Amino acid sequence: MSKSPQAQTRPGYHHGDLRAQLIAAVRDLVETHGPEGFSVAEAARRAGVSSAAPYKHFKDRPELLRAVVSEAMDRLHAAMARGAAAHAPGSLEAIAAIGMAYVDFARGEPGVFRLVFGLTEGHEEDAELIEKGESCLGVVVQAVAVRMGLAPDHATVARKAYMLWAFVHGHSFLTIDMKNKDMGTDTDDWTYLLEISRAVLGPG
Amino acid sequence: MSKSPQAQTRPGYHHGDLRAQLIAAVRDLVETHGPEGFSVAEAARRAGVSSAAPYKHFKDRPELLRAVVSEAMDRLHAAMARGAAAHAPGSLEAIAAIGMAYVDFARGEPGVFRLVFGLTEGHEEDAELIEKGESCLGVVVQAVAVRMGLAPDHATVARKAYMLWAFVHGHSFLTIDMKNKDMGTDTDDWTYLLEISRAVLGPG
DNA sequence: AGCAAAAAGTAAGTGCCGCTTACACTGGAG
DNA sequence: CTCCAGTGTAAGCGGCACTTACTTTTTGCT
Repeated sequence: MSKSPQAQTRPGYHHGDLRAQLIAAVRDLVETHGPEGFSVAEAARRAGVSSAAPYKHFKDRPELLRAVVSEAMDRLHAAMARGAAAHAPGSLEAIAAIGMAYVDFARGEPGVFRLVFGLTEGHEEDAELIEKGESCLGVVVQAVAVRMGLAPDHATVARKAYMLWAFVHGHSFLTIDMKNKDMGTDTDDWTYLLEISRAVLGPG
Repeated sequence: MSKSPQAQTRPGYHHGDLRAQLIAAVRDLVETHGPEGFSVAEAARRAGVSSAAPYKHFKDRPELLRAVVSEAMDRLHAAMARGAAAHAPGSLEAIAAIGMAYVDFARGEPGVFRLVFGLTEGHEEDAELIEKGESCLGVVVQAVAVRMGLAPDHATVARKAYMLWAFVHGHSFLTIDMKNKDMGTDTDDWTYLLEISRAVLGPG
């Protein structure tokens, strides 16, 4: 029995794997108190360390947030890929499923979703995050390319994929913004996604 | 010659119309330093008053931001209505012009645009803001209803209008997020908007 | 094994911010 | 003229981001 309450998986260095614990704490805080109502100090408190400890792992607050965003984008990308793989390649259902994964992510963790986009805490200059964003778009592009029987770098493919992405992106934000409003069930999402895919790509 | 540097238009009460000056200062700050890099204290400094003065006009920071958002939504609504009025009612061009006004607003003042949406500083519980948001959507609904020859409260009209709004909303965010990227000219916007309108509503 | 250095933590301090309290001025109504 | 509501200030509280100086633990070199 270790006497420290942390030290989950890592037998690592000194106390526990603080870096991972901080990221987890931030995720939780952002989800419960919103992206604004979070502080490095509170995250440190939750991890059971002093308020200066986080700065051994992250240069400053934006860097910590960027780490959370990076991890979130990995999960988003994985979810989108899973959605695509669950249906016949190039089918409308596959494309709608990619969008559904996106919307599900936003509904499931709206705070983190807002953090990934929304904020301008400097992650538009982070090459790694930009690459991950393009990688997510790539899932859509790939599916559209298959459906249209064109190369993924074809201009029309990029155009259609962007239009689908913009709709899904906007729909995700509107969904988490008006949580109290009428429209918002999962099945509504699905019919929207099928309809927009059909409208943009033509029937199948 | 008044010795105080403020007191622009109002000979009003005591010093100047501080309320309006604060809103203007916040708009400027949000635009130049981003929605996060703004403070009530700095806004007060710009208006030439003490850091406690704003609290005579606004209960707290969120209320000040909500005032900025409210004013911004008025301008957004006016711009959308202007866009609609500039073309034949029910034309694809009218509908695209509404979307164009939306995107133009986002491009023109991305900081304020992010403030209006994005943030959760409590304005999802503000009845006035909710009403103004619905009023903006109403412009789209009205135009779609005219085009489809249906009543504005018809379910299909609401559905199509929502789909168009979601696209425009997402496109606006993506546009201001990747300011460095390739796609982003005004004419690109216009062709996108015409294409999505045609895809959703059918050719005309 | 032994030890120097690096990694990972703490305590305390600085300056800014949000917000409150107590007080001062100003202008208009009675 | 006086009082008072409206509008401003000064000063202070607690919290946060971040730094500096210091301690402790892990690691890697010989």
